[in-house]
Amino acid sequence: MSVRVRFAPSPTGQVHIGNIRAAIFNWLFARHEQGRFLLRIEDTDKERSTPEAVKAIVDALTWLGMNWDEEPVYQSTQHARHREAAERLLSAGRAYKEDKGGTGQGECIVFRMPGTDMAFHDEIKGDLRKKAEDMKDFVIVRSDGSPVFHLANVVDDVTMDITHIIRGDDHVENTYRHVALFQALGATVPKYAHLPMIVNAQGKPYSKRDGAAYIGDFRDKGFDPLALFNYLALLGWSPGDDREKMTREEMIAFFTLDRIKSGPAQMDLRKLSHLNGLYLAEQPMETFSGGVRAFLSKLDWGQALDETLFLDVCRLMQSRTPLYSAAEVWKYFFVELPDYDAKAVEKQLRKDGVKAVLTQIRAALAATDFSQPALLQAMRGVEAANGVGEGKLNQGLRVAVTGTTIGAGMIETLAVLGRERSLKRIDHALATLCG
RNA sequence: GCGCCCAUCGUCUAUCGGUCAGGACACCAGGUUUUCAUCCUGGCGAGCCGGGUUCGACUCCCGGUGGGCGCGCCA
Repeated sequence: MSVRVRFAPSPTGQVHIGNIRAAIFNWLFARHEQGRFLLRIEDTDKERSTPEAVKAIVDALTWLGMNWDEEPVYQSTQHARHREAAERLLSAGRAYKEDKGGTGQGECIVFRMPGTDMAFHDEIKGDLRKKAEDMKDFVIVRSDGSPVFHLANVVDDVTMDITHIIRGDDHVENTYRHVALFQALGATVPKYAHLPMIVNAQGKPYSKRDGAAYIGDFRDKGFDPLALFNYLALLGWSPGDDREKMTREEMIAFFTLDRIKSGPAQMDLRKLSHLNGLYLAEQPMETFSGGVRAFLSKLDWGQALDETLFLDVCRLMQSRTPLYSAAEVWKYFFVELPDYDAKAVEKQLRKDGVKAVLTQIRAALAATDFSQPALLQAMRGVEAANGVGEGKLNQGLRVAVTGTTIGAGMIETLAVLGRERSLKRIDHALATLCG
């Protein structure tokens, strides 16, 4: 029988990074096995389920490039099947009615556990077992007639012919209940694979308090979906050799359940950023500039940028941009005068002698056509005249022209900035910033 | 409390009894037009502890410690 797996989120808010990772593993497994990847929306909780949340799930999967192979199943449309299953269990004596008092009122339906020790094989954790006395009967239908998660989940997996259930570690204990339910329903028990959790620095489940936790956060921060997908795939799984940056095809080719680790993994935003930078650096200019533009358009100075200048800046900065959002420091290319960093000004421009040298630089640059070779030659001339090493004068000039001590190569930056703005900024620095 | 699970550099990981325990991020040093947010080179850095099994354990077994999860008419 061919592989059929599913991603079954409940649409109650934003899509958590841990859930998306489960989706990625399911998707990768389905593609590797040439099976089917299905989507099921577990919207039985009427109070908390929203259409917006469904859209967020669909958007997240689409953004990350994960397609599903059949029409999504909405759990809320499966009530008849849930009820029917409960009735069958009742008449087979595998479930009974009881008024447990407490929250609900009236009788609910309770599933009777087998009363024997149980065991199942987990594709990641190996053989797992539990003693009969550690497993209690549990409610499958509430007194108001609505099915509880366990029943709905299992019945839907049966009707969808799911062969492998790949889900979070937090479900291992539920698995005994689910296995018992599959058996009582006369269905084939699927194979299970429980993924280790993504945790924070304290070892607790990773949450919004630990930084970006929803996939929308990553999109907003300027991450590339291919990079995020790659990074998440590496959390708990590895291809077996040293490769990390992989194409989708490589990941699919190497993905097997036995290569998934069983211990929890901690999210490392710095490593993700680095990987993201690698992806951005190799993007076609159209993709890169498009990503940056989408981000900059949210900033007050980033809306109606000169297209030629914008593309020049993109070419200059692409290789050193780890995130689209890092382009916020490009501001000095596009505004009248840069924001001058106080510490940089203090260190580079206030010192004795800077004014005189900067005046020489201004004159030398002004005499060129602002082509890179000419700019370089001009700087070399000033350096020689002052008896200082090559590049030694760059930082003062950089602060005068960009307001900061970091950026791309000085000569390239001057060329992109152009004659008019470069000279104007040097004049401004000479008049108001130098000591 | 009871049950289950997990445990290699700070972090993500490789290793499936014999390796100088490898790679990546981060960090440090040097280089790249004395910028770094790119890139290159080098460096620092790990088998939780205690017992076994074995000629030989990170790897297998037992115990401990630490951490996580579960024990709902939540999902």
